[in-house]
Amino acid sequence: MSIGKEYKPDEVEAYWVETWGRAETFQAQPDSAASPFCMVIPPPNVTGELHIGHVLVYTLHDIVARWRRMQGRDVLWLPGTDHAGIATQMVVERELAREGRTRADLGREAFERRVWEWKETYGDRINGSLRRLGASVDWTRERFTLDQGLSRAVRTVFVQLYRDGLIYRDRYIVNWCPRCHTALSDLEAVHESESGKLWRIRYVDPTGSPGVVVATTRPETLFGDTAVAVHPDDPRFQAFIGKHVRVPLTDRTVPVVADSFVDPTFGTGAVKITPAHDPNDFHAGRRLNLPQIVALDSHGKMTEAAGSFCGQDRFEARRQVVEALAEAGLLEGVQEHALAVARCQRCSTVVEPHVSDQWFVRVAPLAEPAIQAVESGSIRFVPDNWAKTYFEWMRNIHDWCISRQLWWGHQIPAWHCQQCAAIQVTESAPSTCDRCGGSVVQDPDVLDTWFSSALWPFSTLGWPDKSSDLARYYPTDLLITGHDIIFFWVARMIMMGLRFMGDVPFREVYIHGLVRDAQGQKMSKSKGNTVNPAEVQARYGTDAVRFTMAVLAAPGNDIPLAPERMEGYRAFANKLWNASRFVLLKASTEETAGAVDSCEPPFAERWIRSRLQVVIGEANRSLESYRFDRAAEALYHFVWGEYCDWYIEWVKPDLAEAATPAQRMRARATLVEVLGTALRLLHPFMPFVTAELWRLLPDSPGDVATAPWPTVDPRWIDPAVDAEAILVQEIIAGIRNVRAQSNIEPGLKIEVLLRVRDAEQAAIVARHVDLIRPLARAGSVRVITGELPTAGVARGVVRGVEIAVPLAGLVDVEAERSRLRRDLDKISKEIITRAERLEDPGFCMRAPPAVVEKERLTHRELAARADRLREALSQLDVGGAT
RNA sequence: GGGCGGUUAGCUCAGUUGGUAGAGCACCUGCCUUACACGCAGGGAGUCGCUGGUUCGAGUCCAGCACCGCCCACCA
Repeated sequence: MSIGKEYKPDEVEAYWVETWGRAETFQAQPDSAASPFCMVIPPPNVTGELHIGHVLVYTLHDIVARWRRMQGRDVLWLPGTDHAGIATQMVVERELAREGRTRADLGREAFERRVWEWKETYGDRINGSLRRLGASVDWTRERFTLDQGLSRAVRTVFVQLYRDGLIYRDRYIVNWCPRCHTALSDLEAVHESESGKLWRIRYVDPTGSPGVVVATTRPETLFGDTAVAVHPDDPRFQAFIGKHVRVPLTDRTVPVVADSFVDPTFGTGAVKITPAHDPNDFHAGRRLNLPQIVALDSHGKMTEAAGSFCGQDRFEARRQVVEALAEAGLLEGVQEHALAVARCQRCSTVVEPHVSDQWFVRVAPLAEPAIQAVESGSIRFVPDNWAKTYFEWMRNIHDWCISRQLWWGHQIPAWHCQQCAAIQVTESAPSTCDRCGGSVVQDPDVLDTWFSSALWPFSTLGWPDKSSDLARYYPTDLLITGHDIIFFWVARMIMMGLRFMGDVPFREVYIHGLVRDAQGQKMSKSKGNTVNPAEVQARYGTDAVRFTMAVLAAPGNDIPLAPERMEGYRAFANKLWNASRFVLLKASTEETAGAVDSCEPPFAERWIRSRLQVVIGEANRSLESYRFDRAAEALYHFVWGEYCDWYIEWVKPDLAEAATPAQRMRARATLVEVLGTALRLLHPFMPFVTAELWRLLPDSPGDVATAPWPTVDPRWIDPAVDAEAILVQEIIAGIRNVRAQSNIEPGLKIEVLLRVRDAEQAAIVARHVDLIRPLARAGSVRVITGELPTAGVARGVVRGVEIAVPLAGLVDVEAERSRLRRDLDKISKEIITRAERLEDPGFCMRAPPAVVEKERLTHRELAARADRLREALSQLDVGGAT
C-alpha cells in the first residue's frame, strides 16, 4: 500500500464512480427484512445540464441515503428525469432555428422524433453528472416522465379526474405567451414590477355631452372594448349609467355600466371593459353579459377589429393609438404608473391575457385534503415555516390550466368528433364517436409538464399497477426540494397522492435554500456569476464541494457559495487524508503483541473515545433533524480540532521506540478504530475520500458505503475526562501563548512553573505532565505551591492556573511589561463589572444563590490575580532597571 | 394590497431552556517541529439595526420603528 502526501480526488473519484456504478451496492432490496427508506429524486430536465443547485439537492439526498443505508435501512433512492415540456421544446426549436427551420417545417411527428433524438443524445449527460457526484441512486429503477409506464399513469389520472368532474374544458381567459404560442398556468406567468403609463382617454357621448374619461394602461385594447364601467354609487357618473359612449377611433358605441368592482378612487373612476383582453374585464363581461371583441390575435398582433392598426404588434400599436388619440383630441392626460407585468417564465415575453379553449383542473376539492394533511402533521415541512407559505397558497388556489399548445409532452387523452364535436375522454383512442359514430381526432394539446411531475412519487413505483414496489415504498419518507417549486410541484404531488393513493406522497419535506454567489447574489447566466459543477468538482474535489454544500445548508438560509469555502474543505479532505496516512504508516508494522486488552486505557485514549461518542451523538441528532450543517461542522471539528490537533499529538510518544510494545499496540488500535469510526461518520458527506481510506485500513473491511453506521457507546462517555482534558489543553495553549508573546525561540526547551488554584488542579497537572511537556516544548513542568517568582519570568494565566517561565536574560522586558499591563487592564474591567453586580442588592436577593456565590468567588479570584500582576509589574520595573 | 424572512467580527453565518458573545474564511506575527505549508503555533478584531418595556440580569422574551430581501395578488 502506498499513500501519497496529497489527496488526489480525480483518481480516487474515477475509481469509485466506476466501482459504485457497476456494483449493485445501491439497488433497493425489496425482499430484505430491513425497513424501507425511500426518496424519489426531483427529476432534472432530461436535456439539461446539472447546475450547482442540483449539486446541492442531490448532495443532501445522498447524505440522507447513505446515512440511512449505513443504518441498515433498505434504501431506495429512485432516479429519473423530466421531459420538461416547454423548456425542452424551446431548446430543440432553437437548434432547428440554427438550421434555418421551424417546428412547423418538420411537422408534429418529425419534430417529436427530433426531440426524442435529443433526449437519447443528451439524456445521459445528466446521469453521468449524477454519478460523478457520487449519488447513490438505484439505477435499475430509473424513470422518465414520458416513458410508457408514466404516460399510462398520466392518462389514467386524467381520465379519472375528468370522470369525477375535476377536469373540465372551458373557453376562458388565460395567460398566453405570444412567442411560445401556448397557454400558461398562473405560476408560469411571472409578475415583475415595471414602470408604465396610465393614460386618460375621453369616450365622448354621441348625443353631445362631454362623455366619460377612462384611465387605462393598455390603450391599444380599446378596439376590444364593449363597455365602460363605473362604481354604482359614484355620484360623478350617475347621469351616464345606462347611456352609451363612443369608443375612440371607432364608430362603435358601448354602454356605461355600473359594477362594484370598480374602484372609484383609482384613475378617473371610470374603466373601459375589454372582456377579451383583461382577466378582470373578462369576469365583468361574464357577469354583465357583455360581448367579446378580439382585438389582439394569438401572436400579439392587432386584428381587423383594430381597423387601420390591423397587423401591428401590440407595443407598436400602443404607441400609434396614443398618437392617434392625441391627434383626435381625446387624450386627456398621461401619468407614470407602476404596474406588475406578467412575463413568460421561459422566454420572458410579456404574457397576454387570451381567450381560448383550454383544459383545467378544478383544484379546490383536491386542495382541501392536501391542506388537512399538513395541518394534521401527516406531512411535516422542515423548516416548518414553509407550511405557512403552503397554506397561504393552497387556501387561495385557482383552477389550474393544464393544456399547452405544444408538441412535446403527454398529448391529452381526449378525442373530438369531427362531425358532432362531442368529446370523449378515454385512456386509449376510440375508433369512432360514441354519440354519432363519426370519426374522431385526438385533442392536439399536451399537458403541463407539472401534471406528470405531480404523479412522480407513485407513477415511478409502478402505479396504476398494484406493484410490490408501490406497496413497499409508498408513501416515500422524505422529499428534498427548493422553495421555488413548493407550488409547482410539492403541493400538486400532495393533492394527487392523496387523491389516487389515498395517502400522502411523503412524510417529510425538507426545503433547502437557493445557491447564491459569494456576495449573496442570485446566480444567473446573464450576471455571469454561475458556478459550473464539473469545474469546481475538478478544482476542489467532489467531496469538498459536497461538504461545502452540507455545511452551508443551514435551514431557512440560502447558500452563499464562496470559492474560499470549497478551498477550505478541500484542505479538510487533505487533512483527513494525511491523518489517515499517519495512522496507516504507524499501523502497518510487523510488530504484534497480545497484551493490549490487559493494560488500562491511557488518558488520551479515554478522552478521544469520549469525544468520539459525543460527536456520534451529535451527528445522529443533527441528521435526524436534517441539520446537515451542524453534523458536518461537528465532524469537521472532531477530526481536525480534536483527533488531529490533540489526540495524534498526544499519542505520538506511545508509538515511539521508548514506549512498551503494549503501549504501541494500544495506541495503534485506538488510532485505527477512531479513524475508522470518523470515516464512517463522514462517509455520507465525503463519500469518495472516505471510501478510499476505508479501503486502505488494515484488514480492509469492505465498502464503507455498506459499513454499519456508528452508534454511541455510553461506556466511553466521561465528562470528567473531557473537563480534565480541556484544562490540560488550555494550560498548553497558555504556555504557548507565553512563548509567543515573549518572543521565545520556537525550538528552545523551557522550564515551566505553574501555580494552581487548588489541590484538584494540582492533581490534574501532576497526572498529565507528560501530555503538557511535549506540546508546550517544555523541558520541565513543575507545580509550585508558594508564590511564583516575579522577576525574570514571562508569565500568563489560564483558568486560574498561573504560568511562569523563568528565562533570565531572555525575557523581552518591554514585551512582557506591555503584556502584563494589557492583562491587568482586562482583569480590572472585569473586576469592576462584577463588583457592581455584587453591590446591587437586587442581584444578591433575586438571583439564584448559586449564581451569586459563583460571582463572588470569581470576583475574589480576579482581585487576587490582579494583585499578583501588579506585583509582577513592579518587580519587572526593578528587574528591568538593573 | 396580503404573507414570510432577515439585520451579531472585514465577509458568510452559528448562537439550544435569558446568566461574562462563537465558528469558518480573511487579516497580522512566528515556524518547512520526523502525517499534512491544502500545514503548525500565537494574535488582533463586535454599542449583537434603532427605541422603549419585562427582569437582579436581554443577542436571547414583549411592543414600536427603520432598513434589506423573498413570495403571492384579476386595482384598470
